[in-house]
Amino acid sequence: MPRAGLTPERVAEAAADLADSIGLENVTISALARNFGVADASLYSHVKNIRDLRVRVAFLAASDFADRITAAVAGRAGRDALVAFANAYRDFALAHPGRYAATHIEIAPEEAVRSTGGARIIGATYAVFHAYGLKEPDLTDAVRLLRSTFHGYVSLEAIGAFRDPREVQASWDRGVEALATLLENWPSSNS
Amino acid sequence: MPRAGLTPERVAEAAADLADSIGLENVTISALARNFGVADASLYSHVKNIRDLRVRVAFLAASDFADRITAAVAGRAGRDALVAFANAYRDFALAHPGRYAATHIEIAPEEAVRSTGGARIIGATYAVFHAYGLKEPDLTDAVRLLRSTFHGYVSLEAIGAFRDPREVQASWDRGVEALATLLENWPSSNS
DNA sequence: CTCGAAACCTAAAACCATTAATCGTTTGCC
DNA sequence: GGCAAACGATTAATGGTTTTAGGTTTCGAG
Repeated sequence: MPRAGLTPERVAEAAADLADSIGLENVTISALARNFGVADASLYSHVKNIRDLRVRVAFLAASDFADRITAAVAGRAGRDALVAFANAYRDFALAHPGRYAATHIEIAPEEAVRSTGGARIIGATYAVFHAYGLKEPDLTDAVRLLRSTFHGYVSLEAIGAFRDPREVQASWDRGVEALATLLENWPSSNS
Repeated sequence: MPRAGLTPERVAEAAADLADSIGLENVTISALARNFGVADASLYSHVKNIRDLRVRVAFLAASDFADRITAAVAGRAGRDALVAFANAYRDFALAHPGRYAATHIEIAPEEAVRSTGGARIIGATYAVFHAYGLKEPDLTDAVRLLRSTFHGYVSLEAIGAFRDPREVQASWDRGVEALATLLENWPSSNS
């Protein structure tokens, strides 16, 4: 019987693809094993348990996500960079719902440092925001606000929460514009 | 053998409480049955299946949520109402994580009409926003933006995504203020 | 070729969702 | 008050999932 050639990396990648097509919560050890044509227990040679598998998917997804975002904002600055960042964010989340969901599982700080993807995303985010001349703590406040908006928007959109006939794409574009304007006129803390 | 006195309502309520304490995804038929001291199968007299149970929790939670929000904004207007809305939103989500999560499970529009909670929340939201004099489609765009921000913020906070030492409460307060300012200066569509 | 590590397997225990068949308990009604 | 139907709950059984333990096969380096 030929071997499937599994490795932790290939298992995580397959799990990520599966998550994008059937949803992260439906990615089971069994489903993944079926995918590879191996017995369920075989996967335990490569991942510790289902939680470990999900964390691996999260790290992989964060790295992919960071790639897209850094590519999108490269060579751009100011509002231009912000719009590119926002659209890259939403495009990734809608194109890779399973991977995107994985980037939002709860991970302890000690565990999170094993991945560079998260730090790269944060770095790219602060880089975009630095152009707006915000100083701490305003910078962190603004980053949190916009990050929340992006995350909330794509999450709600993904579950079909926007039922008004108004086009979601148009709403998004206007929202991003409004946020850019908000950043340009950020009410600083000592005012 | 004495009866446990189960009803669909009591089952859903217990499920909601359980969800708040152990997380919605860990609310299983088995765990709930254990809670009541009955056999797993007994619950099937009251709920169709696990999905039905979650939908019931979602409806119950939406109703509770709507109560809190309408109470918070009652008698307030303008920025005052918006701040009250925002804080009621966050307080509920942090105090009732399981119920809050239930309000964001995917529910088909046909099914959603069986609950009035969702509509009441939307009504309260639009009421708060009307004070800002926005006309469609700006109104819907603004509602979507702020709803996304609130949802994103509490979701990220709940999974521990804000790791900067900056106090989350302070960030939130500043963010809500910034959003209020944004609403007052909303860049209208034909400008 | 061989031998050791890596890859994969079978078996089994434990938990969860669901259905079917059954049986005691209420309840409404004469 | 008594009885039949509806109800509330039970046991039993099926099938899927996670995980551990231990055994066997394959592959590549020496």
